[in-house]
Amino acid sequence: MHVVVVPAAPDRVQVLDVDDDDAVVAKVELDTADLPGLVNAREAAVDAPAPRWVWPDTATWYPALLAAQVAVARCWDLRLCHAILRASALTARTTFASVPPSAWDQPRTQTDSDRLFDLDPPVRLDPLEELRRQRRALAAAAGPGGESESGRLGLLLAAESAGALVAAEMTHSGVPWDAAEHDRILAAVLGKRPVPGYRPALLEAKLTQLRAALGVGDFNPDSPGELLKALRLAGLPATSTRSWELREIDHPAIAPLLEYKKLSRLLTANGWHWLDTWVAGGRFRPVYVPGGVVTGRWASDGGGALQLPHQVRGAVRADPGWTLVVADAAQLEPRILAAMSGDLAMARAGQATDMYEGMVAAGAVETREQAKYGMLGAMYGGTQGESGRMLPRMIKAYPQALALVEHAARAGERGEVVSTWLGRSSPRPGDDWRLAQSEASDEGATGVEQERARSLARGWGRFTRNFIVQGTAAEWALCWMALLRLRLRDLTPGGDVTAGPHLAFFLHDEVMVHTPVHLAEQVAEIVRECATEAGRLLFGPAGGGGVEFQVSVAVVDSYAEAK
DNA sequence: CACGGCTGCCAC
DNA sequence: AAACGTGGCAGCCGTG
Repeated sequence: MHVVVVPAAPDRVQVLDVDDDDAVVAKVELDTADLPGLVNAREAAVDAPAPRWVWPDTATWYPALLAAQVAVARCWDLRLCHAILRASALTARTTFASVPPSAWDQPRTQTDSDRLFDLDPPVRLDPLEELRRQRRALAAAAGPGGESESGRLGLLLAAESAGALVAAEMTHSGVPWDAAEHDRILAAVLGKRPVPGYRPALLEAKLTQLRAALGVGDFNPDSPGELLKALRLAGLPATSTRSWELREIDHPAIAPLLEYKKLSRLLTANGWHWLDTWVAGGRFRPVYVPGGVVTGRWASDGGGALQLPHQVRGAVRADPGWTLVVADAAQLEPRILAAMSGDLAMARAGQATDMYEGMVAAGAVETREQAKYGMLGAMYGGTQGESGRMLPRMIKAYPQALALVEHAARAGERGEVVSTWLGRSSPRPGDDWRLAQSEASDEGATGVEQERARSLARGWGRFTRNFIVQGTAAEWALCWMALLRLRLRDLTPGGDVTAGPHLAFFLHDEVMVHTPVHLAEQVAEIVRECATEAGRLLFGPAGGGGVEFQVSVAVVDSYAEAK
């Protein structure tokens, strides 16, 4: 049963039961404040299957339910699903794709919940009508040969919506964060917390050392321009202030400079200011943005959840009596490529615990490093260095897999759309790109224009090449989390997600579960089972030629101990 | 003074 | 090993 939540008036909401034929079979209206009670009752009902809650936006509706200790099993996030269905090549021939943009195409903003009725003109979203449109589009989903693709696209919509639930629940739960430990980490490398406006002692000392080694006194090391001038004044052949370039220069000032940069980065990105801003009550609560990346990966909005440096991961500590189960999908993208291309030789390597070692064992390459850079090059479109050197061997050993990414690259170079395994499609290149291509094909085009157009085309080809693999990996990760979330719910009585084992953090191919200690081994096993199950969900019982989606699982008190 | 582009570095 | 995919974010710096 689908249950549609319709904003009816300020502080009022309608709840509609909708059957499989899109007919409304029951309808109630109530104060929004009473919604958690109703949702809780419907979720707890033992005589009826759990509803799928249909709402315009999980990020708008779900946090209030969670705050009232009400969790739902399933939802349909209309805004996220709308975005997928509008762009997917599988629905390109439906009216859903061709009608002009509407309010459903607007990106969500943080103030949506406040402004939905305050906008001028007021925006009235009709979730029931939108659900009907989306179901029609989904039913009409078809591949290039006209074959129905409702199954895989439906899986994508379900996974995307489950991801939205996970994201809201993780923001609600937060990452267990030991602020005192974070302060100790900072003090150990930077010195004690300084008064505002001053550098910490060890950072200042490093700067003094740098100035002495350069013999240049008065410059701001945080200004790339001033720093470069100082380096050149001291006779260093630097052309930029990038660390990887500076590392090549042999000069006594380089070591203290690199150390200064490292410390300065820690201070500005994850120092005391970050701690004050983002950690409260022993929890780090980043805002996740499901579907925020074109490929389907999540983005984040504030807190830098996608770039939590290893330096501070020691501050992520389980509560007393609890522990962390940290799981990482091993060589996820290469395994995804093997499964989606149907390349049986690569799939065989993908049965190994370490896929790169599997490639070495099969004789495709000599070392694990060669396998790794060869695969990265294949998926990113690398042409230089080790990646470029490995390319012929990759093509020879895994022709079918390499043909798939090569095909995606060529399509991108022509400005065409490519799609992931479940049917999320890439955006089209922008107007600038198209203009550059058409100008370069004009008769009077200069060599410079043609080279620029070719360069842009190759760049877009690298994007589409990577899109199909990164995007399908994101789909696998969504399925992994969606399955895991439902299994963890079974271990937690009631609607309070933090009362039992729960997802606490997610990063592309890695999940963290915060769990009571006595359930840790059970959770670890569930995490492994869900990884296998996610592979079957996407690629069928045979799992894309037998690829095994291996995960490394660590049960640790601190995130720093994982991996 | 606000804002956006740029640089550089963090994560996967 | 090299500068090849996706992002976020802090600070600098020029512009209006």
